[in-house]
Amino acid sequence: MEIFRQSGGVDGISEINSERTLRYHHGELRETLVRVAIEAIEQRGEASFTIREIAKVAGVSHAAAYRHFRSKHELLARIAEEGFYGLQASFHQALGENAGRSCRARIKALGEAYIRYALQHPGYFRAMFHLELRSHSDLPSLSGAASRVFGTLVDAVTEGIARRELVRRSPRELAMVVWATIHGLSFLLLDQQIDSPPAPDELIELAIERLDAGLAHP
Amino acid sequence: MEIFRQSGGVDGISEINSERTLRYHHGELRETLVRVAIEAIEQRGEASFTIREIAKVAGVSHAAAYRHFRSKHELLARIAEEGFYGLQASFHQALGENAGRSCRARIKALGEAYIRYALQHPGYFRAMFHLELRSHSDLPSLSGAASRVFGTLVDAVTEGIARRELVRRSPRELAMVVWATIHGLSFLLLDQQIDSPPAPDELIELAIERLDAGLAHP
DNA sequence: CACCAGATGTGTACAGTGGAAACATTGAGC
DNA sequence: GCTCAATGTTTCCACTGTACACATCTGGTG
Repeated sequence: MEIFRQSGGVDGISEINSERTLRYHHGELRETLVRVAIEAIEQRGEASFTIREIAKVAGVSHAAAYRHFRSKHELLARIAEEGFYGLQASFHQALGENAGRSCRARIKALGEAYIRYALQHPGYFRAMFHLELRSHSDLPSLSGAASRVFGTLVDAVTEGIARRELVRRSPRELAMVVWATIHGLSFLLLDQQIDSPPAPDELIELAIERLDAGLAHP
Repeated sequence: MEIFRQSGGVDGISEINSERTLRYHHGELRETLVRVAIEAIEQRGEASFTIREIAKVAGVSHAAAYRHFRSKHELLARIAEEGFYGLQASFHQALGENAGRSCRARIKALGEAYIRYALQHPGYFRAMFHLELRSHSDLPSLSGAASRVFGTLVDAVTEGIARRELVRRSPRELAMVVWATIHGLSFLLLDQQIDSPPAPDELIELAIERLDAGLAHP
């Protein structure tokens, strides 16, 4: 426990309340709570933060959080939703930068974008795939955001099959294979479940190369 | 809450204490706690069980669990360790059944064994990759068991490269790519993070087929 | 067989958790 | 300038993991 320090924010998560000193209303508590929660997830590599902790870091009583989120679960879901929007943006950027190129090249770009997003935004990424969020599909906007991201991948694969660049297989299933590969690598890298990790870049490149070779039309 | 019923074990986890009725010493409490915890993980799809719950199901006071495990964390670690032994056994069986065949066939068999193990033993599998266990490497026997499993895969890949069946790449890194693929698919299937899931068998077959194609020596 | 020590189980206590409810303070629009 | 909904605080509750003192059993020794 006691990961966060209140006074000064020497290490770990910085004290939020520094310049605004003692106003009753925070002003942007909702965004602050989200940000602090993400930082907490990134620090401990898990969505096991505490409402009371992040409220304290935000300089506010723990009950104040419940004015903005009905539950801890909903806070997590909001973070996950934002995360899917961010991933979608990364996907679109990757597609834009590879607009004129082959479908295979674009799918490779999507794969790289996925893994890099996971490594650069581990807090969002962990929230997105936190187990409890999936099971209850009580947040339609969340599952909608997730479906849209996956849809982008399915579209790219579908076009690749139509253009005879990829093997003739069910587009959805082939997209799932792509997703599984990049998803698995993302988590293995994030969790450092690798004894002596080689340079991540090198491993990512190899994985994408092999994935591409496996998808290619023979 | 209240997943478990005490009386009769109508649904959910069955009451453990049925025939031994009221002995002060349980006799095999350690094994019982492990088993109940695994069932709990399987039911809710997460390692969020409660010591007090599983103790109650085992017919014992919650403090009794601490005679056998120093903490909840250690209980989880023991389950994970057993899980890695089980996976190792599955690997060896898969290799035995494909003894005379090509390296590629054997690696495919390992991949299938991995995914099937995850689906058939979700409790063990979730415990094995529960985040908190990885970070603290305080249980050497656990990380040893995990390393041995991965070593089996690395060996198979190494031999495949030597025999010119697989692309010339770093064996460890190539093994990680294999692992990432089957690991990712396992979790996507387990978490049902798939809107309208196709027949799992079909998807597994496709994934292994594409993985194999991507690894093959050109 | 009697006994006793260590293993195993029980009851109770404590700080920390998510959440609800009642009350306090604020600032934006009339 | 007043008011009232939005936002914050206090306090409370049931529940959690874990520690500790005490109770009970069981296997080995005299």
